Amino acid sequence: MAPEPVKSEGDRRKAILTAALAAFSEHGVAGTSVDEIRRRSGASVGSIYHHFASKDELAGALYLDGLADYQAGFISVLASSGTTRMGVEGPVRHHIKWITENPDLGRFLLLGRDASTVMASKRPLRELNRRFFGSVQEWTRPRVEAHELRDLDPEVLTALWIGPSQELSRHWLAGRTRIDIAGSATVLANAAWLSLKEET
Amino acid sequence: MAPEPVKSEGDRRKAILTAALAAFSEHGVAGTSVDEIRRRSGASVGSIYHHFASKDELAGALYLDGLADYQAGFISVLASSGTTRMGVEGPVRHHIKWITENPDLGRFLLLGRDASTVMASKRPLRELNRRFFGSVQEWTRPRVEAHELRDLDPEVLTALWIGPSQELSRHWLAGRTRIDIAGSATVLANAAWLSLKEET
Amino acid sequence: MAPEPVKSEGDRRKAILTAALAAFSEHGVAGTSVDEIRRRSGASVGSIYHHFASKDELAGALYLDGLADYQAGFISVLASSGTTRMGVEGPVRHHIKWITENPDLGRFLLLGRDASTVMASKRPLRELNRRFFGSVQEWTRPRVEAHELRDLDPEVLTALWIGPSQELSRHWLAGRTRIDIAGSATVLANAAWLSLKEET
Amino acid sequence: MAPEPVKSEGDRRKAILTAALAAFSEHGVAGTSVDEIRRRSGASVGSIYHHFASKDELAGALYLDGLADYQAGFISVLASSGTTRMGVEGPVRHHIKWITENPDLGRFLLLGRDASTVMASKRPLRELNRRFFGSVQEWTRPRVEAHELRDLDPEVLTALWIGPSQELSRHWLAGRTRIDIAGSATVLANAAWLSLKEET
DNA sequence: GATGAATGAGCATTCATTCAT
DNA sequence: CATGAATGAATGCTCATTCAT
Repeated sequence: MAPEPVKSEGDRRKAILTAALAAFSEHGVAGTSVDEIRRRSGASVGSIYHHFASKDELAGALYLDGLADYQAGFISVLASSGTTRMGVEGPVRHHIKWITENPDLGRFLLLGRDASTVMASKRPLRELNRRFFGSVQEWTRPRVEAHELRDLDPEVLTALWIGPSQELSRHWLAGRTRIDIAGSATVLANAAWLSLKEET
Repeated sequence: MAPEPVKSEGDRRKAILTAALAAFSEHGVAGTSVDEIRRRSGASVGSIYHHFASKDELAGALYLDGLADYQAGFISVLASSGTTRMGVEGPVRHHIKWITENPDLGRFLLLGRDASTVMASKRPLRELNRRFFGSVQEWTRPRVEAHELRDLDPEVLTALWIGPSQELSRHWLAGRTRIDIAGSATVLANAAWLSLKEET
Repeated sequence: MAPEPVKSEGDRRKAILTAALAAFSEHGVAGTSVDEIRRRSGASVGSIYHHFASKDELAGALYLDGLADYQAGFISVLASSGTTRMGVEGPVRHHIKWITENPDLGRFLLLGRDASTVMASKRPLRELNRRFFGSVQEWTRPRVEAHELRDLDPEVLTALWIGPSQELSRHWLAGRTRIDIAGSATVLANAAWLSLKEET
Repeated sequence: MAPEPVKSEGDRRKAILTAALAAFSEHGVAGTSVDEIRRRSGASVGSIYHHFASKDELAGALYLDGLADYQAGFISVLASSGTTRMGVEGPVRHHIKWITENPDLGRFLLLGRDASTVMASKRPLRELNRRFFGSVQEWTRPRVEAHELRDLDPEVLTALWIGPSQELSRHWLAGRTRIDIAGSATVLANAAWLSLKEET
């Protein structure tokens, strides 16, 4: 006999996280009331506060997990790239793919200032970003020294790399475009390579 | 008789707008209370409501004026460009310049979702954007047809054009970078050209 | 014609204070909800918060004013006493009289820990008490030196002086006694004199 | 086999009582959450509710036990007094001693209105007080009739007897004095005698 | 006996907006 | 035009208590 579909102990917590993400994605953290999370998740206010100390902590947990997932995928693609060009283009495709597969998380991370404001000073976030940018630079530096990539300030390099994808994603996530961003991945990836590669 | 050095009638209104912009820039529209605008502007609540029907209308006025100013500069630079390359690079420089000269407006327009959300359906905004993108396309289309610029979806083209500048601006406006964005204008402008020009 | 009973501008504030005092007297500060103050005063929540920054500030205002009134009467009686004995007995009578005339304030000041806890560190309260005990000691010290009063630690002296009245008042205010405290004033005043006077 | 050093069955209950007393002493009953008792005692919420029907019942148990202990000591000292004077002075010393030895209980019984309010109508408390005052009057009445003590209303007599000690104790328990109340016991005891003894 | 997840009423406070003066 | 008192719905959060395991 199949085992009972036990309401495993993490269920409530998961339901709350899911409901909160959907709501935050739609109205932002500030625009979402705890009561709406209660309605969407089926949990009681008390239960929400049993699992999370505050609405902001809940938002923080979602933000951190979402960002970690995005960055892990980015680094993984980067690390497994055969050539430098593939290392530049792969993450761009990953960016677009991740956005289309996680539109709620995408909206939460990219739209609105809530997230970054709320988390701005949080230790774990800084650590996460530190590692991410460290890993990225570990990959780029030798390639800059080998004259495969242009010698740019890391922040400028990042902006050229995913800025266009970011911009297009924002519009798509905000529903301000009817374009198929997946179909634009190749163009964006290619343009990234044109912007970053050392001109010969 | 010399005219009284009247505190010209628009003064109060101007003070309110200025105070509101500063506040919106810091905490977003949702995060700013009318009371804070009162405190910062020195006007009374009643006076604020005498000049503006609601907080959102006030935000809308600022948003529209700010955007119009930005776009006007953009178009002006574009129109006066001698070559296609200059027409691509000029607006990038203008973008960076405008951001550094109007950081509060920049934060209000770029950071946070409030603005776009609040304004999303407002008629004047749609009209403004319609004209802006119309003007831009009026400039690009013939150059695409002349094979000077790549034949891209307008939204993708825009993303490649100012996406990197936008991305860097966001970081700068959020105070998350110590980079000198003005010094990066040339690199960004050049990269825009590399991304948009028809490869030969 | 009699002037219109104008709803003078301080009316609302006064109504809130009165309603709050009655409620605090019955259930203590912690036991009184802002909503109850709203109900009793006829003011809206918003109005209450327009006049007082918080429930505690409201409580503080009442506490300070009440204490000031009590102490002013105490000092006034003390100052106008002909003999040392009258100076000892007068304030005792004043204490009883004040309690019977201001039972709500009395309950608020004497019963419950809220008040003292809430106010413990407030500057104005410390100042008020400093002056009060200063004035009292200014009166007692020379009489101690003249061997009319016993040389006791000021705190012990105060305890002997009004401790019994305080104790009886508490019971009366709490409704735990059917005794007529006004009728006990003479005994209490006399006992105070017996306790404080220098034995010959 | 030696019996397991079982954590004796009353341990949890005792831990809860101790933790609750400390908390009540600091913040009052109303100001103490069951969660704080949980934190301090190491017990779970469920366990607390297994041992006590409610927070108020827990407070009641502490109140009753504390009061019974105080009164038992009072009566015991009274009963074993050789002379009437010793019978008046002994309980005063006992009062001070008990307070210094049981400051948490003292704060719980004397400060705050919670206790008396919560318990006001509880049968066992009334019974306890009835017996206590009965015993006290059993001791005083014959001495009043023998003209050793003044003929006062029992409530006034009690107020004169321990009012000053009570007053000083309150201040000491609230931390509002740096005085050594133990050192004042003799003065207070002596003053009680002066106030109660029949003047000759 | 013990645990801790869940409940939902209740609370202090904020805030956009209205309106009499 | 300006002022600020007044309104009341909405919000984030707390807390005593219950109950399945």
